[in-house]
Amino acid sequence: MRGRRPRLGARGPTVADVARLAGVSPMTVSRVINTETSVLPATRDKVRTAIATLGYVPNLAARSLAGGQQCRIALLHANPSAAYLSEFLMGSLAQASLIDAQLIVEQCDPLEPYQALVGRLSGHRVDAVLLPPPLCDDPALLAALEAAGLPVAQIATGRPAAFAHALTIDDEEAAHRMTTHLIGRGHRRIGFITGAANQTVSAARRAGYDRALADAGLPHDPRLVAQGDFTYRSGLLAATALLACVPRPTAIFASNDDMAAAAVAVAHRGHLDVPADLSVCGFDDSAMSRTIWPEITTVHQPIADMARQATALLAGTVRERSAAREASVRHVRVAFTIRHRASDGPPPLD
Amino acid sequence: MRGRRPRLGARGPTVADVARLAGVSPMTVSRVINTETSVLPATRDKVRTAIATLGYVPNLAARSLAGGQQCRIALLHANPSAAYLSEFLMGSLAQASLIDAQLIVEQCDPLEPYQALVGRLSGHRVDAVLLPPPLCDDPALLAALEAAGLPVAQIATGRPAAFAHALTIDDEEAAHRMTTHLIGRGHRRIGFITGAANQTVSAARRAGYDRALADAGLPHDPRLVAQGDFTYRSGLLAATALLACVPRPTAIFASNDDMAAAAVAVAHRGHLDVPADLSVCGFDDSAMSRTIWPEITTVHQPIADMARQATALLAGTVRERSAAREASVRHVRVAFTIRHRASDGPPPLD
DNA sequence: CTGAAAGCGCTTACAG
DNA sequence: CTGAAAGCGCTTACAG
Repeated sequence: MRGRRPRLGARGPTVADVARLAGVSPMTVSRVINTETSVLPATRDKVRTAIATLGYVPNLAARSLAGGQQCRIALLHANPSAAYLSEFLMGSLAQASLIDAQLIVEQCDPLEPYQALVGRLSGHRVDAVLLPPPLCDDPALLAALEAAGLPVAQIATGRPAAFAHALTIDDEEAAHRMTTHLIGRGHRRIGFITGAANQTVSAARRAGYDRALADAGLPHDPRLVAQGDFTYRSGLLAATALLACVPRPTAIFASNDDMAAAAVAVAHRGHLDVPADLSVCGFDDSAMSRTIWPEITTVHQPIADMARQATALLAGTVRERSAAREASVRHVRVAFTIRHRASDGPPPLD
Repeated sequence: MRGRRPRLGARGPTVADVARLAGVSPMTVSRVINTETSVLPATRDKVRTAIATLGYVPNLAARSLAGGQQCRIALLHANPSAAYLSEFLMGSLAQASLIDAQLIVEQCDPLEPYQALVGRLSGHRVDAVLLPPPLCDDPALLAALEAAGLPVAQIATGRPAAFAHALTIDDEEAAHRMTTHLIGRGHRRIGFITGAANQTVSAARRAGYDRALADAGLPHDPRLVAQGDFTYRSGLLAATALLACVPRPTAIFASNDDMAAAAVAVAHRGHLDVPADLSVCGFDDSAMSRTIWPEITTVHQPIADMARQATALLAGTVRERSAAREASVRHVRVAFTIRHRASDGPPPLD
């Protein structure tokens, strides 16, 4: 049983190799890798030199087997915007790889009962769930997840659940700032296109618009608010209605970029120049805002970063002792910025 | 050393548990899981029952540690289209999780020298590389990857390298079929917007357009071909030029959807109805084609499926004995379909 | 067709 | 601050 053939495949150096070269035990190498403090600087440096010399890279499989640190996070999505999903994925994927968590991406079928979905997640040994919009606002899904005892992170919700982590920007404040920016440019008649009624951020954005108008002492004309649902098509209808008002608004602030792009299209169709005859602003800083021409001034949400933080929070919760879990729920507000581009300017002189 | 405390964390059932319940050895359980043939049906069923009873799910970490089947695949991307990336990711992620490969997503900085990039990949223990457009067409990158001995899969290239796997649709044929479709509708003056000159699919799509015209015996008017580079902006310029021709084309076929969307915008700006006054077709079936209104008739590429297949091919190559690698390179052509939507119709009567 | 032994590369839980 | 031992859950390479 001794002269057994070595297993196939040249593998890289291991902790044992590093330990030998550095003249320490594998345990000490492990400590250095995991940046524990209780290692003498001299020892640490020897180990680091050996790691660099050998080009050692830890074996993730072995690490998670030994550490018992398995962590599978499901990303449940039903967002029609591929751009949003892709940016979200980049953030959560990077973080997952960093902390050695496994990310499971699951497209949510709206027809599947939530009980079945949650059952499937447990079957896949999912430890936690990432919930980007619009699922983050689904009460039935949240209830099912809470009942299953799964840690959850809601991203971009206007109404964080008590049991879940939440990562949001201040949508109300962002809309307020964008509207105030337009007012500062000289606009007095600013049209607003709302988001979908079933997403909590829609109301927040609308509230920011209302407050900015009030702060500036501008009259509130209900004809200047048109209902949208975040789709381009709804933006077309809403912008058409807004531009039919007399007198015409000199600016339109849409609750997302797809609808802002639609407003630009309607303006062009009516031979209005953007921004000379009409300023248009959007929300989200999605691909659409940079694709069309002119490029749209919009509110930038750090989607990738929010995904990254949400993933880190979930992994922390999973690896925590279960007792303290409820106490550690975090509602984090991240900073937004306004991206000034080419679609806004002063109102026409008329 | 005996009464040692068990490790923390309730773990699920293991092969040992299944083996005990089924009255077989762990080895046999492993065989059943890996669907080896040399297990008696009766034994297999006992094991399967035990698996179902216990709700056993294999531990991936242990499996890859023991099996030595580590496989890290890098997805190198520089594609400006988030929609493309996101769909690509869905496919490769699903396959990677299925075959227990690790996917590393790496944004390519065009300023970084390729030698450094390839060096970094080796440092991360990357075993293979997925190359979607436009990187799939970069000769310097391909050369560096080949020199490093890394298996590569090119996706959607018009010119597959001899050493690499390639997954493509027949772009020439797809463009031919779309053009022929327009001709079948009655169009005789069909404008064409080309793709970027440095991507190999651009020439293929152009060739398909040319061939369809020739097949139908239509004259080849060089003014009906406008140079684009796949951006919306270039589509705006190209469509403006095409619509200035006298007589005006009754249809425009753009080499991607962003440019087709731009053509729709230019038409609307000129008060032309789409499709009553002008038919517009695109290529790729990207999010843009379904976002704008009217929705665009386009060529559907199964991007997720191509990514899935490419990932599977690479994993196969990595796990192969190195000797046979070169012999196993595969150039696969997958089927495309035409998605008929609302942007095309017969030419106007006059 | 089935099984006993060894080992994958790392970390936990102790002990000193 | 450092190390020797055991074990994570599975598969490989044999042997029967």
